[in-house]
Amino acid sequence: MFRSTSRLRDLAHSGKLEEAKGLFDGMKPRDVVFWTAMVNAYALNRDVDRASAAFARMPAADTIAWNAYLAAFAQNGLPLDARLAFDDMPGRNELSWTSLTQSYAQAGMLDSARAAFDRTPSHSVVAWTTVLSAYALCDNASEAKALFDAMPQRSVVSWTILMTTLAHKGRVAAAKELFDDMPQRDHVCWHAMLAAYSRNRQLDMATSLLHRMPQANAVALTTMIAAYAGTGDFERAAASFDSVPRRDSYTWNALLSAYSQNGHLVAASSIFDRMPQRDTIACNVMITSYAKAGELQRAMAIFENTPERDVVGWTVVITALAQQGDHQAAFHAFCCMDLEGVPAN
RNA sequence: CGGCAAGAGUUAGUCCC
Repeated sequence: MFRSTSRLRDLAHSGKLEEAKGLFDGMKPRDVVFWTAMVNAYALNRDVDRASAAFARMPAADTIAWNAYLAAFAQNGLPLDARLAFDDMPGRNELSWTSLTQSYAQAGMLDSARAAFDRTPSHSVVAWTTVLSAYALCDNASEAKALFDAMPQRSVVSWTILMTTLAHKGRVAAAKELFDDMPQRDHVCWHAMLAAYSRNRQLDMATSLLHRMPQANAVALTTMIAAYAGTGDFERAAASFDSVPRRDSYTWNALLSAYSQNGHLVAASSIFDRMPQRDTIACNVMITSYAKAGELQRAMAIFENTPERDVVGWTVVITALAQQGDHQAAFHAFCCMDLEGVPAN
């Protein structure tokens, strides 16, 4: 049972939801810990409905189970549902409060995040860092810096958040200074620094950082694919792709985008056909390329077959229709998006 | 150390051109 729970957790973290479900179905009896792992598995894979259905079926939920249920809403952009779950909880701990704060932070509801933090009984470094992330998400760099300086403790996560915020504002040098001043560095902060250079088109700095990194894994190399693609160097982008040891959908999508950004539609299309899986983002890349090339028919064909169409794909289609002068179709598409339950932004 | 909370890489728009 202990091992199955761990296995369930691992499957969930690697996106293997169906396998996780299979493991869950084959396991009886199930205790509250195992149930909680399943709720979390759904939540991690963006399936809030099944997460909350599983929670509802779970016998004798404890505080940790409630936290997993709350986190399902908090992490998936549903702050109002998170709040309802929070209010229903029979008991709360530090993690409950942090999840509530996070739900507001992620939704950009800075004041609510701040209020939740202020009501939190005791403030761990995670609680502080969660509020920091609220400012970071609004790209409020000066407030973030002030909060960072005022925090009683900082973790490597806090440092990384501030670094990323500065980089988003184009303040690469300030970001690098933070990076150098960090008391400890883990893999994520190295990747964040690499992304900072990439975003700000400092390719030579990115490359030299890459070579100094403890290990260049798929995350780092995918950053490089995008960095090269952004400067039109799709050959180096492809070379980076070839050097990725274990390619995931991010890696493939970055390569796809590298070709399509640079007008190599035929190559992009053949990559698209060869990809292990064509997720929403891959489809969006192709839709964008075809729309840009005026091949609306092809764009629409892919759009029709896109799994989980999102606001990005819809926006491309609506914009393309409008630019073609077909305002009626554009408006109709907008209404369809609404009907499908995809919120406009 | 069986389950729960904060940070990093890929697509539209957004910023500069």
